[in-house]
Amino acid sequence: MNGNMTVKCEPISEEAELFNSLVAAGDDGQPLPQQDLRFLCLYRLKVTQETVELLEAQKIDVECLRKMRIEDVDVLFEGKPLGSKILFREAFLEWRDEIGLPCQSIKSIGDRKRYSEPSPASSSSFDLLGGTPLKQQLLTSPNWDECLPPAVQLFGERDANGQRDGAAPVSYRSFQWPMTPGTLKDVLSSSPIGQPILARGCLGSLSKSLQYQLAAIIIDYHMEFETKITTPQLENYAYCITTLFPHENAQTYHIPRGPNRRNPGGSLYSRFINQKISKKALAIGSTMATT
DNA sequence: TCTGGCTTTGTACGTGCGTC
DNA sequence: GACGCACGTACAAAGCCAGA
Repeated sequence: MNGNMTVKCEPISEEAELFNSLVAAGDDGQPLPQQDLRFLCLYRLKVTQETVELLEAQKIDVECLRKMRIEDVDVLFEGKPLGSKILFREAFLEWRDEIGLPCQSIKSIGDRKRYSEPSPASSSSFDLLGGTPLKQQLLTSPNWDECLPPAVQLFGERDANGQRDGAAPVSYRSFQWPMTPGTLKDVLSSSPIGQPILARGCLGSLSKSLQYQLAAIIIDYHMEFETKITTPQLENYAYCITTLFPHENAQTYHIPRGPNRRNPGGSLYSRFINQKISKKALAIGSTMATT
């Protein structure tokens, strides 16, 4: 997800010990908030003293860092050297992933909110179970395994409790790679967007909008691990989908190249291309904003 | 040279929002 | 409520480029 540039910020053992001893050094046995921030920044994120001072000047403590959005990083480093910003951003994103609070942009939260809170006009895909609102059914009977093919039930590698809180953003990095039908099931059940897809997929073919959302989730998952996508990977995703959802047609998601088709087709490849374009535009935008 | 992946470009469609 | 506009997304195709 962070491209090829990975900032390794795991403390070596001596530093980890120092970190632990310093954190435990408060007068009342509890670390002071400002100390927390300094220790986190210097020994965990390994950013510069100037960056720590920048954070302190903005009254940002550890709690703020836990809630910080990626847009806030841009604001924080406005007018500052780009290098410090890059180092902080990469270490910050990695830290947030590790503590289970992956950093999101306000925009992406807005997008997901739009998906998970459909307007009445667009609620057709959420009201497919005999007139009962699907969202309500999800709350009352979320036992996906009961309606999945037996072969898929065997794949349950992960206890999904704790990933179904609905509000917490999903870090796909914690899932198995490469994807299997079981992984796909876990990914979907851990996501408020994926749960309606699982529920609907049990009963029959997915609506157009749910198919698009399914493709979006899979591509998000893919792009957390790799920036490129290959034909075998696309075929694997289509296989996972059709294994998990027997009512689905693989051609909806992946159409291989052929004599009459120069490029792959289907919603997966399409979504991948559009996501790459979006990310590129976002990168160009943030670069221009810092210059 | 061929193949596969990526970029760019264009079209179509759906949705949200403001205006009348 | 109808309409127009802006925007996002899906999809297809041409062309470019790197590696085998």
